[in-house]
Amino acid sequence: MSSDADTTIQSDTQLGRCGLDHTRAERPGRGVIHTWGSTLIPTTREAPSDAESPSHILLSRAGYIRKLGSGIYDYLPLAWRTLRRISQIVREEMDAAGASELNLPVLLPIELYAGTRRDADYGDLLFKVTDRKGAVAALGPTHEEPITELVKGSINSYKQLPINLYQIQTKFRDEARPRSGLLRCREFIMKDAYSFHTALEGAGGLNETYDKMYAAYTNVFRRCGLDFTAVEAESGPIGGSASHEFMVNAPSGEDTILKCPVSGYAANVEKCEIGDRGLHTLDAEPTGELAEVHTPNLPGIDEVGKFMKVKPDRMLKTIVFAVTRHDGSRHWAIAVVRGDHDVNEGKVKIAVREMTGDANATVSLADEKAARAAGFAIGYVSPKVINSVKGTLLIIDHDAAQGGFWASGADKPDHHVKHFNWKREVGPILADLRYVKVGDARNAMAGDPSPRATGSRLETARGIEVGHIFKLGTKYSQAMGLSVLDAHQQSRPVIMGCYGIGVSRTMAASVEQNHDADGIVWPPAIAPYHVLITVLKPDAPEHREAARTIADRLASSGMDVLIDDRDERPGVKFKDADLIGLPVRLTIGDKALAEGAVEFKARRVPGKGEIVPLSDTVAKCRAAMSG
RNA sequence: CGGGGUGUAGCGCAGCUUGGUAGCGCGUUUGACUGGGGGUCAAAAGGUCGUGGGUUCAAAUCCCGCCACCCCGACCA
Repeated sequence: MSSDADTTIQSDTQLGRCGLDHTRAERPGRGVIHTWGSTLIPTTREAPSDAESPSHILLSRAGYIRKLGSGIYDYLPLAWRTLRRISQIVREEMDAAGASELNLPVLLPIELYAGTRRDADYGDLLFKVTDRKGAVAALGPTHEEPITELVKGSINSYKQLPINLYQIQTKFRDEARPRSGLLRCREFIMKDAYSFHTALEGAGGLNETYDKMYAAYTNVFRRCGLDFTAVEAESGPIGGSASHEFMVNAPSGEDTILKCPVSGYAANVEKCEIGDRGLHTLDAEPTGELAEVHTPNLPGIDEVGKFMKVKPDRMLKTIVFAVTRHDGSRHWAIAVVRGDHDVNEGKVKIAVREMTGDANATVSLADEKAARAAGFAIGYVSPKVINSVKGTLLIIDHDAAQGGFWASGADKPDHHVKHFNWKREVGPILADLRYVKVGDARNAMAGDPSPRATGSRLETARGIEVGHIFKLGTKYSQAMGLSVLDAHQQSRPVIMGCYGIGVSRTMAASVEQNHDADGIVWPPAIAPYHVLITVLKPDAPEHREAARTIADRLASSGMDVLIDDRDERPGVKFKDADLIGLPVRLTIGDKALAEGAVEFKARRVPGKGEIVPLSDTVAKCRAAMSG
């Protein structure tokens, strides 16, 4: 099949900087017809040795991506077509939700970050370049600063709000450890949107746009054909007050999410609340004499437990945090959880803020040296230390605020104690609500009581984060001086939201979720082509002609077609067909052709294909696209 | 950033211990046979052995520095 077989002229122009924008000069509703021989699909039998995750292996083997450096990948023609499809779906849903597309620079002068201090918050994660004059610029990881700067200079009145602006472009993050191919890259494609409001509630408020974005994201991932879960999330270092993550469900996912099967509540580990765990029994009687045990050179709670013959769920884990109040004053807080549980820093922060009444208090894991100097035997701390280090707050997780046998640190190096008793060891301060609080201080786990349905238990699942929406509040507008006059001529800081979708990650996540032993299985909506026509004898005129005729009909019907016109053995073509994963394969061979038919095979259906008359193939293919 | 590991042909690997003409499989090219699930035979092209230095008559191999990449952990809008 020669290249003049392409009857459709395709003019895809990459506009803008690293943007994905493109225009298609093809007839509306008509698909394209490309031939394998005239594009670049370098499939391989073996994957590069550094590829481990399914998406990395399959996208590499199937000729979609190629690694150029650590966390940097070429997008070959098939990948680019899929990325364009995902982008187009994103674009349509964003536009439908009232957002406007623009394109901001990737190269951002570091001075932009001066007000928000995010260069420090981001730290080494921010890619930096130095120009010939020695000026430093960041390669944009997200665009809160430049978009705020833009809006600040162009919007002055509440009448111009709300507005929601988005872009689709290449982003940069200097990841400490890029991994899993496209799932964690240093250079990746992302859609980021930012909305601006004068109010939280009501028409035109942030909440309204946030809900629209939630709906738009749901549409995007549903249209992409992905099985996903929207979970409640912590907003992280980006700041803000509320957020949801959209997770593609896949067992190979890096993130753990928790779901309540009864109420539908879903959240990530950092955020997930835990239901009622019953009354605490801090005043229970001792189980025995306090006994000190010498426990040298035991690095973790598991090792200590083994050595003392105590199970982790009977040990108290005490973690020291440094607290800085809004007025700059500093003190300590310790969080106590059961040995088999993990402390949740976000929950500790919430508890500290409640106890101090300081909504701006910051809480971070204590610096070891400073904590030791203050009197904490790091690694061997017990709750009773609050009596010796004055002013220390004590947050006890519900599951640790119980009577019975406990082992704990002994507040001196290399020693633990058995028969720790809350009332006896900590004393009267336990009842002082200014210093002691019993609450939720740990990560949720499978089997924990649901916070939304009595009697229901949380379940865990793995996911890949592909979308994240935040309520930012006024963090950036205040830091950068973005305000507008309201109807009463009062200057008001603008309230912001931001909304991201990892476009290249979505492609990889789809492969993680949709593949089998033979290769990729694309959802039709984001497959690079809809139909692969495998021509068994490309030299035979009648085979070529049949392929051409069917391809034309499919294209007229709006489907994109790839014709495998290579002079390869059938086995090679079938293997490659499975590998690249197009939803439908039509095989042109002698047997079927003699009956005026072709062989139809849906990629997702195992087994042999079926013989379909030429006249029915278009309808058959169309049906497969919606399945 | 801590720990471990790897750099030899487009891809996957051997050779290094014990220094002496750089090899294998896949892929690629040519020809013949073949033709419905990665074919057979024959011939061929393709590598400054990551890089800089050192030891040596001689270094892919031994020594030192550097760089790149991977894995585990820390970290992760």
